[in-house]
Amino acid sequence: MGTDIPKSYEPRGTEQTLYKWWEEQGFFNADVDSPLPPFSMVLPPPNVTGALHMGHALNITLQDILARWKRMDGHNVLWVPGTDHAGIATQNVVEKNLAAEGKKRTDFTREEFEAIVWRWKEEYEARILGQIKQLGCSCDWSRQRFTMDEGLSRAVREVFVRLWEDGLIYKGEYLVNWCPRCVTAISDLEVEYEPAEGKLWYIRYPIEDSSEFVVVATTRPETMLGDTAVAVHPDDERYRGLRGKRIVLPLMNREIPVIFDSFVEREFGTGVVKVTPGHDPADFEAGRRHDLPIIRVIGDDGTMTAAAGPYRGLDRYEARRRVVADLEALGLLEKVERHAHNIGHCQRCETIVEPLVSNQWFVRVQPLADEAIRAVEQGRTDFQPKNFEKVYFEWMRNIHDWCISRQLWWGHRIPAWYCDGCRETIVAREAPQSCPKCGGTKLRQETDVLDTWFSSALWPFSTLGWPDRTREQELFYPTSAMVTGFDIIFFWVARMMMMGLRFKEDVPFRHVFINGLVRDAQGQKMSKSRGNSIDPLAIIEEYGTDAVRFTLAVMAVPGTDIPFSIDRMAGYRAFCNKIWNAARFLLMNLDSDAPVGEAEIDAVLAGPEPGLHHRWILARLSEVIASTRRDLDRFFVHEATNTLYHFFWGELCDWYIELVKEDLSGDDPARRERAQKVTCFVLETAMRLLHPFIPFITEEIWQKVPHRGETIMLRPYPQAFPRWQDAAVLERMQRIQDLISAMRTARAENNVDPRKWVTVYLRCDDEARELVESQLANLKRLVRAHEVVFTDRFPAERILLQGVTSLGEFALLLDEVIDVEVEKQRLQKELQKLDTERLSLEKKLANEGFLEKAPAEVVAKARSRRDEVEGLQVKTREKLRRLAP
RNA sequence: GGGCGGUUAGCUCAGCUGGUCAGAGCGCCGGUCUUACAAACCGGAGGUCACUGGUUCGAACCCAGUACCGCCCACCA
Repeated sequence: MGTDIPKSYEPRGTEQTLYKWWEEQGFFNADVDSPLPPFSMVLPPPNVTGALHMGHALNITLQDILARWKRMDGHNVLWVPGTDHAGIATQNVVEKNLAAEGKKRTDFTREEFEAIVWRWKEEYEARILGQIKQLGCSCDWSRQRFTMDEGLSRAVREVFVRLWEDGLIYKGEYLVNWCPRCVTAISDLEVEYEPAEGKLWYIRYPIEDSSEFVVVATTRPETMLGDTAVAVHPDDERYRGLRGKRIVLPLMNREIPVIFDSFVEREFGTGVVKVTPGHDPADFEAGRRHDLPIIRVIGDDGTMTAAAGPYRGLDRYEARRRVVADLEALGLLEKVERHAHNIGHCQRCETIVEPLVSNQWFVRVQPLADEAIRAVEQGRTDFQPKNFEKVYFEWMRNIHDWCISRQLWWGHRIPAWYCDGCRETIVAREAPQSCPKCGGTKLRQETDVLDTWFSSALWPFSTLGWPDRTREQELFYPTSAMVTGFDIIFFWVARMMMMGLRFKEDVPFRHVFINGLVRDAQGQKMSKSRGNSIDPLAIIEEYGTDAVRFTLAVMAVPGTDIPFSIDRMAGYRAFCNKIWNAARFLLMNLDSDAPVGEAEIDAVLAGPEPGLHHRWILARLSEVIASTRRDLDRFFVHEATNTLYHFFWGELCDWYIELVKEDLSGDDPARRERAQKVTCFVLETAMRLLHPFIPFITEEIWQKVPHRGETIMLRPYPQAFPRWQDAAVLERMQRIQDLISAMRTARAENNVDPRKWVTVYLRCDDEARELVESQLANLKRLVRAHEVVFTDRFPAERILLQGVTSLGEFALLLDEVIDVEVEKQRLQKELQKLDTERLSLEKKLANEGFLEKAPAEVVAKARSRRDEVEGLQVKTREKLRRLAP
């Protein structure tokens, strides 16, 4: 068996074939009639804007690891895939695309434009789904959803209407963040603040009926055209005289009052601020407190409105220049200072956001947030890492109402109608035929659409058929886990919590696993403009999906960013190849097609001469299984991955396979058969253990290993074998390894040709001798010795390389003279190491506090190690002395 | 202005409950095509675990402070 296996693993082709087979066989699909305990997740739906990036690859890999693990471990796994219409983002990319053809959105009717976006959606969704599949994602494609499909749109309307009926949605004129380029309102979260070097203009505002003036400081002189007051702090002694005074607003020659309000920071500027309720959030609030009129001087497109008088029609920044120039001409500009501040930009197009008063729809979130806070406080949902709960609480406790209306064409149209007759607003699940108030039939639907996150917030239950009652919801809600990035905790996680608790009366997920951002190898954020972004598909093409997945998994420390390095990934591709070749070797040495189960291994272990290396690898396998499960349970995917890597390569390949060669190539059929059973069992188990992480190569190999069942995907995830764990076996094996390593080091350090054969002399006690004899052939092969002689007295020749290990003393007899100085140096170095260790142990053991307070076990360990080191020291010194030049 | 995270080998990063935890990958040095694998094997060099105190028998790990770096939130216009 196995002789026809190629020497290196070729992921291309195999991956597609396997995936197609898995999918066609329905292995990914959940079964609502299954008696197994459910495990469910919803895939964070990628936007249909473009292509998958490394962040998606990470996120999907982590989820797939959980899904495959749970599925193998006896759960009825539902993992719902889908895509997000991503309102503003998608509209923008489509518009950009049109612009390349010299067209604008407004060249089309709304319906025509929507049709264009739908076509885009179909194309990009298909592309994205293909990419998700290339990652090996085992989600249930029969339940794939889209945030704007029929069912989800119904869920959106249902939620909207119910929130409206409960008074949690309202519409009104408020100050919102406005993107003049997207020409829509956006939420607070969609504004990104960037530090900028600005200016602070000091402007003289004349006091009415006097020649005096007050000086206000502002970073936005153009908004003065909309000022409706000037404010000072009520306790500010400097401006007591302003009480009852009125101000003449320059350029507009409008009379405005002076208000006294503690929102003014006395230290800022002159302590007098202009108040523009139409264009500043703080001023808007102040305006409400003082009943100030609101004047909007900047329009939806970022140009000045009629209210800006002579500046009408100018772009807001051109208006700024003109206002400043005019003020200067009038002698009203006192001074200009440099001023660093933060400027808000549109998350989607980076245009500077304009705060302005506008008629919009809002969700009153406080009551929803209270529930969402309580649920996490009660531990009904927890975060990994835990500290993200703090971030969540902080935001939830200071939450502001959520502006949900967008002046876009792509999205869920708000289910509200206005009656032309009586101006009534009708909110309904379906289009009303007539006005319930006046009976009028001239109804116009609201043209605004909803914030894209409104529908995302419903994703954990809308995808399960809500608002209908479904078996899926009974079984799979709340979902078991949500894996997502910290960048969307507020946008998404928080809102899913609120909506889930409100409409399903339970949290949407039990655990939130936060993954970091994928950065480049230098830790820089990946971005197109930096030119450092890596296309996951391109590297999958080159390195194979398993290598990419393994790299992401091993680096995925929860909540921590990942510096993705191609070099490192090349290392993990090598690991895949290593697995391939280990399997190739073991398969080449199998004679039987019969699967090997635990019972057969028990029989081997109970039989004559089970072999230390067999017992050792089985003990280690069991330990590794237990630790992998522990790590997966707490979402320490990186630890699990790392453990498996070192077990497979460092122990299974580097030692066990080397040791088992002797069994397999020898002429003892019973021994060969025992080895075949163990290797077959270990290989088959290791493939199952590794499958969630690297699904393709493990399935490919597993199919070649004698096995039961159809696919590795649906075989049980390995359970530890406590009865095979044996500390004594591990220790004995460790001593053999130490001895072999020491002899190899002695050879290498003395530049002994690796091809040269030597004679090994060993001076050790009977127990050690028995141990060595049980591994004699292996030892000979691994250190290139044609003979091992047990003796009390080493030969006197000057061509000995000597050493001391916990197993005993060894000497290697060469057939040529060695450089005594080199050997001396080597032994001296060894002695140095021992001296250091001895010293620290002695110090510890001389410490009464340690003897009294440390656990007896720790003390005993230190003692026995001290004795051991002492013995090694004495013997090493002796050897050094004998080596005298 | 608040809050969070980081500082460990040349580079990028792991290190769980304080006690062989000084680790990985890549890079570097020396040597091997030893019939699973040169995408490999065998060896080696390299670190005051940012700094200062503290707790402890014992600290990379816990506590306090400092210095840098990064991120998030926030209505100083």
